[in-house]
Amino acid sequence: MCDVSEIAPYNFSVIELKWQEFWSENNSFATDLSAGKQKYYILEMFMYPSGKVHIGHVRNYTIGDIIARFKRACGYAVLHPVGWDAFGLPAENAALAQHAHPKEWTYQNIAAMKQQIKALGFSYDWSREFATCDESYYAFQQKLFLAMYKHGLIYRKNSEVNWDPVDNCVLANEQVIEGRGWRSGAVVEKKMLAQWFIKITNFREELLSALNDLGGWPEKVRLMQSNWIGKSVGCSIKFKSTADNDDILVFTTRPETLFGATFVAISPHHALAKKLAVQNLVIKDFLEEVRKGSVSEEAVEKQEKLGIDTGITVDHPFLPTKLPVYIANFVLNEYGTGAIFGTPAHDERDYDFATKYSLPILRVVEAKGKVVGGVRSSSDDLPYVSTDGVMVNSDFLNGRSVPDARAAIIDKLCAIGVGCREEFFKLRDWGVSRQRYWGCPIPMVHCQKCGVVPLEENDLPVLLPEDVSFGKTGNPLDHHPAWKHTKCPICSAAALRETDTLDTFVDSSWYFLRFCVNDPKNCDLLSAEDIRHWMPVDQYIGGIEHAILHLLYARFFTKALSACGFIDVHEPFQNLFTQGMVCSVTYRRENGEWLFPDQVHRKEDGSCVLLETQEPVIVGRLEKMSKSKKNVVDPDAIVATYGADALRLFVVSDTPPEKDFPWSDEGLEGCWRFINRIWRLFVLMQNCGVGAQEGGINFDAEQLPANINELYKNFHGFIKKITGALENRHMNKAVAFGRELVNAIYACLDDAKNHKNVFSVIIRDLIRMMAPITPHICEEAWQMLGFPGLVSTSDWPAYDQRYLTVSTINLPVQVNGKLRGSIDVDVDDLEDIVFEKALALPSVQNITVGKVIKTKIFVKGRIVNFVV
RNA sequence: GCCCGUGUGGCGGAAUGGUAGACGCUGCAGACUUAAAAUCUGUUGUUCAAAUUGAACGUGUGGGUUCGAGUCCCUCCACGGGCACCA
Repeated sequence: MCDVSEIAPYNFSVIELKWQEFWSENNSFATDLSAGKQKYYILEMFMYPSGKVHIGHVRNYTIGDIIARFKRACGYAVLHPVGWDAFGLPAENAALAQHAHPKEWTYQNIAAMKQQIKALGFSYDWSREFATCDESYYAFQQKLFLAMYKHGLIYRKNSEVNWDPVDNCVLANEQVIEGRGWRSGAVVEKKMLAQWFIKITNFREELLSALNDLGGWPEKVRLMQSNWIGKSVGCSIKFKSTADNDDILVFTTRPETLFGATFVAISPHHALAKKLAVQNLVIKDFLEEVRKGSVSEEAVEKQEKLGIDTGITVDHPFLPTKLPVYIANFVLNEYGTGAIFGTPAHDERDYDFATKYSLPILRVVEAKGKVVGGVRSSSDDLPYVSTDGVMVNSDFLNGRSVPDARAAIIDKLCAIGVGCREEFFKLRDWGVSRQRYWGCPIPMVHCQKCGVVPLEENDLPVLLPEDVSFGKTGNPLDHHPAWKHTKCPICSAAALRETDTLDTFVDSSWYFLRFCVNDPKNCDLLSAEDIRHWMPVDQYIGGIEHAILHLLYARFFTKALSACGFIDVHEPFQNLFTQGMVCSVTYRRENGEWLFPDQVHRKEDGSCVLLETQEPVIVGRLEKMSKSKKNVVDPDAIVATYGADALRLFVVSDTPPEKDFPWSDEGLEGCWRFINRIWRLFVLMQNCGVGAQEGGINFDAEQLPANINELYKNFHGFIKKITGALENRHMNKAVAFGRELVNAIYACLDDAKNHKNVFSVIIRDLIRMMAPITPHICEEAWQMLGFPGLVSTSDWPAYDQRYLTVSTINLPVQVNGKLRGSIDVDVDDLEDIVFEKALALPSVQNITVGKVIKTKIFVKGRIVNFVV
């Protein structure tokens, strides 16, 4: 046995590079197309080529790679591809700032990031790599677009759009977060523009109901999507106008409160409001004022309720009452029918409005148990919005429960032809036009004579021109002198190309299908056979921030492309895993300026000061790493100092992968120590002759001395535990168990020489089990100890159930449910023997002596409990 | 406001209703060393104690179910996330 201190430290830089090159040259992770194996498609959300890999990527892709390597070892045919979500605004911004062409900038970034990714040793099939800005990719996307157009899933309309004044660009509803652009953060404005829309709403019912079958998705994400689709079931009711033919159709989810209606309100964008404004200057002024106020989404949210009485009245369907009609700023035109009936007693908004304009408030739902002799003076629980109650003041509904009354009144309204059951959704069609250069051109033409005309398939692809100039506001494609001039596919007259490009979320809505293509050069771009073979993605991994946007669009696209006959898949992602963010502490000056960690000095008492000036520093909570908060770490620097394995190990250690990961330099150091610890172990083992043995590894497990026998049994237990942990994606536990196993081996180190065969098995399988997490060092050790082939392509170890069964155990003994000691017993010992032993414990006797034991509980293998 | 999630040592976190704190980080002590680093060993929930053998307390709060609760049920609190004038 040589001295540990004589072992040179692990030379990761040479060894990691060696294996990365080996894997690459030998195509070690090419997709396994052999028949007879079960397929496993694992995909991490692909990367935007910003130019630099950040630590969040590293965590995401490490989690994915561990699963890919684990599944491969378990005998699955794994598809683990990599690609680039490469269109988008930053490329154009860079073009402006650095005078680089977006294309050049993007491909350079991809090249740079590829280097970084390769240095981390991920087991990708690089042969399937592509970028969404590759001509072959977006050309096919144009085909898909035309097919969807022919299926009536795409249309153009004038619409009020979310306009980002900083990016000079339209945003989808999903891209507006708290009234601000998701990328620029600018307050979003409203603007009218002719836009291309994709009819995602055609699939709203399916998108909603299919969520129930997505058992492999986090409940949270399903719920968020469900809320976003926002189905409400209710009833539309026609209110007859007392004057003209200006009947008003309202939508409500609470039709049973109809007898409490005291007014009707319509949206300022309602057709009737616009009609009235023509004749009535006061109304016109009001509408203008309201519109001014609603420039930004943000303002709308904080707005005070405003309304104007139109002078029109409508008939109550069941009562002789006439209800005034208001135009009110809180009524949304895009939802329901753009009109409501106001029930102030049972709706907060209606209550505010009625209070402000002194409209009557009429209670029709009484909380249960509050109706005493019909007398009631207090109205302090108004507005009463709960549906838990009894109907009052409501004619034929009186005395019924809310659900009862609802069914009854819908029946009645339908019967008399005034209303009908109806459903409304929050989900809107997806606006995909972007007034930008660096995106997929929309394959449409505007002809003076024929109108908007789709291109023929053989006119495709519409390629982006490269000679564009940036700098002018607006769309560079529009400024291009020649590009947009073309001929109409129908009449051949001069016509103009559509200069809008597609939202980049379109690009990422089908890329997972493109990865399935086994031989993109020789076959149609979406071979039905390949898709059928690989889809759906068995495990998709990405950030929770895509819970709505990307994941909803991708689900929709899959359904839409199925409807168009391209594929036959209904949900793209069988299992979804959303990993947490990598976070780190933040430091700020009192004036709010962010500080780098190395500008800050932590004093003995724990408080922090700025090194330069000694002024106090505010230590913030852990926040997602971001450049602006100055709390980022650079993956390259870490790989250079500690190696890829240490980093991979660290990002899955300790914290469960779905939770936010608190970065700490000490933790990273700890992982580096562990890497060296196993390296020393491997070297020591090699020195002891452990490894592949001539004539195979043979030993009689029955003949081992007690401590080695113990180690060998534990070893089987660890195989079981580590396998289970990885199957359930509990990488943190797999790492912990791996460390325990290493500790257990170290404890028996002196016996290695005399039990080469046992240790060979244990070390061999330790290497196999560590390999998904720290592949480079394991590959090196595998080779060093003479095992055949690559550990990366070797099988996952199996445990032997025989070694997991134990004959004696240490059984806890409780008195009154409180632990008092433990006894060593035979697993099969009978109750009486166990009780006898347990009662003999002094700590038990101290309590039980002189007392009557009321109950004795014995759960085999678990517990003894005496109740006195 | 509505919906969802989470609360366990100094920290990240373990724990099929059955010995709470595995594993790691930090800290402390020791060995080796001229010294340091590295490495190795021990120790590290709190309080009390005759301090070597012990006891009490302890998983956000208060209650409940159970022989037994971090785990199941109810209440409240705190934090995080999503939605938000959606009728």
